[in-house]
Amino acid sequence: MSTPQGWEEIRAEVLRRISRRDWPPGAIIPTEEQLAAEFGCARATVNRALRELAGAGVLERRRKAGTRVAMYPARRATFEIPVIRLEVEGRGQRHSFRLLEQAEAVPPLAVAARLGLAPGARLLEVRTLHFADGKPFLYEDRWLNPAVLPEGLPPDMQATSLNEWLVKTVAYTYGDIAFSAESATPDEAALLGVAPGAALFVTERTTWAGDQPITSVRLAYAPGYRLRTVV
Amino acid sequence: MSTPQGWEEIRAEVLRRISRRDWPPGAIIPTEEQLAAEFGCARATVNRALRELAGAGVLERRRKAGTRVAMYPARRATFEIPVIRLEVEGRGQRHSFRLLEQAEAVPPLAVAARLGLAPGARLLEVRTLHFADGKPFLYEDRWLNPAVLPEGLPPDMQATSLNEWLVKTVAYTYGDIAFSAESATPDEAALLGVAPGAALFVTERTTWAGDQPITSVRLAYAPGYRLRTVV
DNA sequence: GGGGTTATTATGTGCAGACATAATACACAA
DNA sequence: TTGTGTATTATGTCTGCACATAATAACCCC
Repeated sequence: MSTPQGWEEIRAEVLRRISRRDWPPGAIIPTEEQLAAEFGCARATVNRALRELAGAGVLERRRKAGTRVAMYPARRATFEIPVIRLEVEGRGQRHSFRLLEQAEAVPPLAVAARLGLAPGARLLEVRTLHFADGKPFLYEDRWLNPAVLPEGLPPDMQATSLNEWLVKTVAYTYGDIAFSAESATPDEAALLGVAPGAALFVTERTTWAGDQPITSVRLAYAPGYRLRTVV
Repeated sequence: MSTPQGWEEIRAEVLRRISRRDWPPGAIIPTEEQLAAEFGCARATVNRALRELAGAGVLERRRKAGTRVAMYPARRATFEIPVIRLEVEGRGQRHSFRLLEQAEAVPPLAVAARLGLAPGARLLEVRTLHFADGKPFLYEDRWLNPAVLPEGLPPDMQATSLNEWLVKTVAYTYGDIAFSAESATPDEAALLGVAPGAALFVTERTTWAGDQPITSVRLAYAPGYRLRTVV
């Protein structure tokens, strides 16, 4: 490459210099202005490239102090939070689900705490079993804040999964996610058709719209599930 | 809010209109030019805000076609890929590790395939057990391409974990990651001090520098581990 | 020499204008 | 009707400039 053109090529060139250890971890790299002069482009173009790399965790930038290679240039990876139906269909399988329970109840303390609600507040619990090609795929246990449902639940809970309806109806502005591995309880094992104690991939998500809690959900995937992404 | 100022406020305002369903999923939103006129700012500022939202999966943009709210505005979440020592210390615990094995060998077919190497190519296998406050934390099984180690392995494998040394020495340009839950094999159970069959959180990473494979590693975390992030 | 104020500096963001690019819509011809 | 070429349009990116902001460095005064 002669001189990089466009912010993507500049990003690639900077990354190359880092992996060649021209700029080792911790080193300060030239200022935007210097790089712009070297590459023969505007400072804004260099800024765009360096900003992306800082967002990926490769660089650390501070005003006045300059830009340095991160001491541990570990990258940030991103993954999608899919709608369950699309996740199943994306594997080339047919999605279906069965509504197990739908009832108003007082949630466990952990759920109330995660949502920032007073203990004893009543929520709506919806438990659903999802299938891929008719075989159990994941068990969804969802606690829902009724206050965010002005028109109540969707008209036809048998046709559209709550998961999908929520995503399209109540956009959230903030959420947290945790992944873990758990041993299947006897109940979960029976639902998913596996041996008790089997290793299940579990994701727990809690979402808010502004400062109002929407829902806290626990998804337990049948064994064999893998969450993939690239860096 | 009167009129948003700065790209972050514009991003917030657009997100607000989406969650208020002024712009429901699938709807086309005004062009950058129209929004710039409405907000009284330059098109570049609107572009920055909309680009960020597209990166988060909330909007979908296509030239000429315009910008629309994603049909399933499921967000993209990002998480860090930490150095193991920092991950342990970040929990307020003391990190240590024990080198279990370090030997040249022919890797299993799955590993060779992941790295894109001919079956039968010899790699370096390094197995390490990491501890948090002296208790087993995770079991690391790493296959390493010797070709990327011009000066060989780090001088004292007992002092710096290979994980950390690699991150600081061989920057990668591409990688893929998979998370899953697996039942502990008898060997893993013994190493981690848990019952055989316990649910382990497993991450598998493979990384390349350019088109040259660097390493493929499998990390099996002791029960209780949670990978967290926010959206 | 120490402490607080001021100047300097690199990044962060903004603006207006320009051209590139991709994808659509339309007109026209076979 | 069907296919093809062309005009249109919204986004993608770049330039050059400006000012804001944060953090460091320098200075001055006591």
